[in-house]
Amino acid sequence: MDNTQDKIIQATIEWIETDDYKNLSMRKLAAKIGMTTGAIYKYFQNKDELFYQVSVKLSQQFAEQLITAPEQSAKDELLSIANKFCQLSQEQAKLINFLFFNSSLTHFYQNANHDFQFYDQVMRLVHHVNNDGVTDQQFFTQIWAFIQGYSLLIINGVADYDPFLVEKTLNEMIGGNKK
Amino acid sequence: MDNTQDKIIQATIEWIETDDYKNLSMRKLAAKIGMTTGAIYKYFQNKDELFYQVSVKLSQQFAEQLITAPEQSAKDELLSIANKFCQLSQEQAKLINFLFFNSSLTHFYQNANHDFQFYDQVMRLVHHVNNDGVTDQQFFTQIWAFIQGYSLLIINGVADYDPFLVEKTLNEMIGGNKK
DNA sequence: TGTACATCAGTGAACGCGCGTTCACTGATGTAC
DNA sequence: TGTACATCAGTGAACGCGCGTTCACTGATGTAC
Repeated sequence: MDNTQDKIIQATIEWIETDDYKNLSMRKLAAKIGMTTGAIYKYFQNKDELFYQVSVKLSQQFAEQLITAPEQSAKDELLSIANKFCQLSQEQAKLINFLFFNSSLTHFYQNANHDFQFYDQVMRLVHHVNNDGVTDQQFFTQIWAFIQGYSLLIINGVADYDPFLVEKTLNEMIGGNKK
Repeated sequence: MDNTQDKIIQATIEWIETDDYKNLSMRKLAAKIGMTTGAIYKYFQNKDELFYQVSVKLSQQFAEQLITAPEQSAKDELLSIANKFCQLSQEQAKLINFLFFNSSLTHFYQNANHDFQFYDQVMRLVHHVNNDGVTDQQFFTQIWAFIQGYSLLIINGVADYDPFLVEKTLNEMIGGNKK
């Protein structure tokens, strides 16, 4: 239907994939599409709203890539999600950086339940895997901290994605939890 | 000796402690000190250099707080550092955010050996604690990812600092490593 | 004790820049009669 | 088939803003004679 709106969002995503999202101005974006700045404001109230819409769109695509068929055990599923997250941090560093470490991070957590379905998914798996000793929230924090921190190291080029390390860590956390 | 230079650095630190460092302009900084912008440029070539000097200063203070007397075992020392790091993430969120997650992050890692002594310290402890199964670098990445990720959750107010969680995680990682 | 001069920390106005956002407008397209 | 009009996506110049940085200058202080 509204093709231009999609075109603007798509162009923003393409920019974010290759350049730093911080360098993207409305003028540059308009030029990339072959439009003028005024046109963008016909479709988005302001820059923040555009970026928010882009976040929602990206998080949908993101969730689609992460959430697999639930034929496996909860533990395997959790491991699979963690691995894909880290792998994407390597392959799509700029994009993950925007989605998880941009300025609207707080916003992300506040709206996690509404806009970012995969947060829920991870929480559910955590609940299944967690056996005793800690609350679900603690266990979630523990796992999420590692994944997020590892992702950050990968994004910044300090570490490379290593499936072995992810598996080892999750095994230790889950195993330790089961003792 | 050069009191003004210190005053500028100190004022910058005070700003960072309370406000977001991204909102600090040379004008605001000058006004805070009761000077004009030109004066600052008598002491620092540009804003980047000022921020770098501030990083160095902060990382020194930071290292002093983290590195304790090495009477304890390497494992206890590592645990102590991890705990203090996370505690500081709670108490001095803005400051830690600046020091570890600002735009010169890459710079930080590149210069870790020269300017940020505590990186070395952690690496040394990791070497002592690591027994088998993984390389020191892998083990370091594993621990560092968790600490950094947990710190980020604390800074963003998503999680609270919980010493139990830090100890549990490190025990699992070290324990798993020793099997 | 008094005068001339050098030094140099700090001034403050100005430069040019890129930004987000606005708004009177244009001109192509579709509809009504 | 032709004319009048409404709609509305997109234009592009302009607004005001805050930024990093520069530089000719001021004026207090210390030194030389």
